[in-house]
Amino acid sequence: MVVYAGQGDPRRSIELLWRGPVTEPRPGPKPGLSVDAIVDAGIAVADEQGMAFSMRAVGERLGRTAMALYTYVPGKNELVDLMYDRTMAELPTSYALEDGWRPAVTQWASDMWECYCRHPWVLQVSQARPVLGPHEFAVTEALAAILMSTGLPGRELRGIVGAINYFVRGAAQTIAEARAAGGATGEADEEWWYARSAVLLEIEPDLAKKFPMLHVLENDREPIDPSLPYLENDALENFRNGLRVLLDGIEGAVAKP
Amino acid sequence: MVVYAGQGDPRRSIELLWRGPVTEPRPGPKPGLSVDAIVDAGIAVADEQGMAFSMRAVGERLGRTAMALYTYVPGKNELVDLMYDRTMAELPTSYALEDGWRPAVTQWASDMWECYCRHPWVLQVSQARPVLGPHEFAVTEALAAILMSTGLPGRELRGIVGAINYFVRGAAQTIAEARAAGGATGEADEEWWYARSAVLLEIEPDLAKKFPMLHVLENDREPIDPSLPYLENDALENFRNGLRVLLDGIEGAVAKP
DNA sequence: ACTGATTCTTTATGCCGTAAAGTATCGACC
DNA sequence: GGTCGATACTTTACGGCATAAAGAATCAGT
Repeated sequence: MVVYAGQGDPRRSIELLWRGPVTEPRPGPKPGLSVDAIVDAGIAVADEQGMAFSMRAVGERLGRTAMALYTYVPGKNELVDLMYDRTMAELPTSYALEDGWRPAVTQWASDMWECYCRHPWVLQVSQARPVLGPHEFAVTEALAAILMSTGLPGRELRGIVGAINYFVRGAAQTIAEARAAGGATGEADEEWWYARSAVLLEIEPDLAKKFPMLHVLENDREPIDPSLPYLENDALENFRNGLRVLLDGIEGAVAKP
Repeated sequence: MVVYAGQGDPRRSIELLWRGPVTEPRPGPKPGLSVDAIVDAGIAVADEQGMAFSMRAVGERLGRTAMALYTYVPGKNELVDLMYDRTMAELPTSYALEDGWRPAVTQWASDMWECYCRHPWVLQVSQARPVLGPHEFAVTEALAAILMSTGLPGRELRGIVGAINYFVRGAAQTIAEARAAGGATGEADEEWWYARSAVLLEIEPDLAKKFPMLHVLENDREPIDPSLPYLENDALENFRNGLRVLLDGIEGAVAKP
């Protein structure tokens, strides 16, 4: 499932995101649930089952039917938006700049990466139509604040903010989704790769000759840290190297006139 | 829907991807369809409806029922894999290096970006468990070949290849999915933004004060090219700027020891 | 005690992917 | 030339999904 932000009534969605529910005393039975409780349950379920979680599952976790949720939340899309923004609230809203922008950006990226790894389903929320919630704003504001300290103009920084965001999301996806997929099918990542590469080599024995550069790329390796799973190790190394290159590029832009 | 590569029998999937069906004369009625025809139809439908296309829709386009497809393809996941790899076949498999690696990478990125924009659903195929088809390999081989010419070692290039990939995917998503969402709901992107930002400013009037850096970031703009839709213009500028920074970073790595 | 708003459940609708079973069509062999 | 078994495709059916619609239970204000 791909989730596009708030396809329903924009006012209702944005009010939910920014104000939360205003609860005055009203006639009728006391609410047994709350938007917050539902969002929390939704996150818990999505952490376990991925973005394909069902309204039934969320309801069940709260001891209700799926339909009970619709009293508090207009639909699944809006719930996902709320879950997304709540997740962003886990992240710091500002970073120390004493040692300069570079370690601050690095820290921002690491925090983000870890958050994505805790909640892989977040990576499935469309970037195209942002959720526009307060915490998403805050997270981006934090990055923007760091980068502003470079003195680069805003129109240049937009592309850079994008690049950092894309990079972290992409890097997190390679590992976070792999973990999620492993969890869903019960097939660990290592096994998945093992099964596939064996068949691939059997069917296409001269793979290395057909794609020589890829072969070099894949096989130029340092000794592997055995404390980490193979793929995770790989992903972390690529994350660090890629981020370093990206930051070098920013440094170049800062140094230039 | 998120699609993880080939959850079924790995051998069957990989054979379909690499060999195509081996058709010897057999008893029974002549096949009226083919894997190729189904993949083409699938791509056409997905281009229109996004990743949430249905097997029924693909079948209908071919004048068959959904179940007829299962004669040729084990399931929807495998079909998506085939569609993905076929889409990658649209891209060049090598790039001229006469002017150096930088214009070549730029061209690769542009081709990729355009391909993603033609087929936005491709961005929903998980990167974590690659499809492992011949054309996906070829596309990555093309990028690896360009970057090898920098002389950088493979273990450094892995992170760089990743970073470029993530960047292009991310940048393409901001615009491609926006278009797709607009198409699906019939609500153009401009209108979507207009409706949302109006409500947002109404509910949170001092947004600019709460997120001052974002405000600067968003409002430091050159005069806008009126021949392009606003968002598209923005996305293209960010793509160019971001890619430039990334390539500068690679240049730095090349220049170093 | 009654009214009307509110919470939550029940039921039902229309999608989805696909399993299972049935029908029609063909090649190969007797 | 008739039969057998494999193949292509359709029909039907199942369980799952989001959610619309209607009903039951609960409470505040009159």
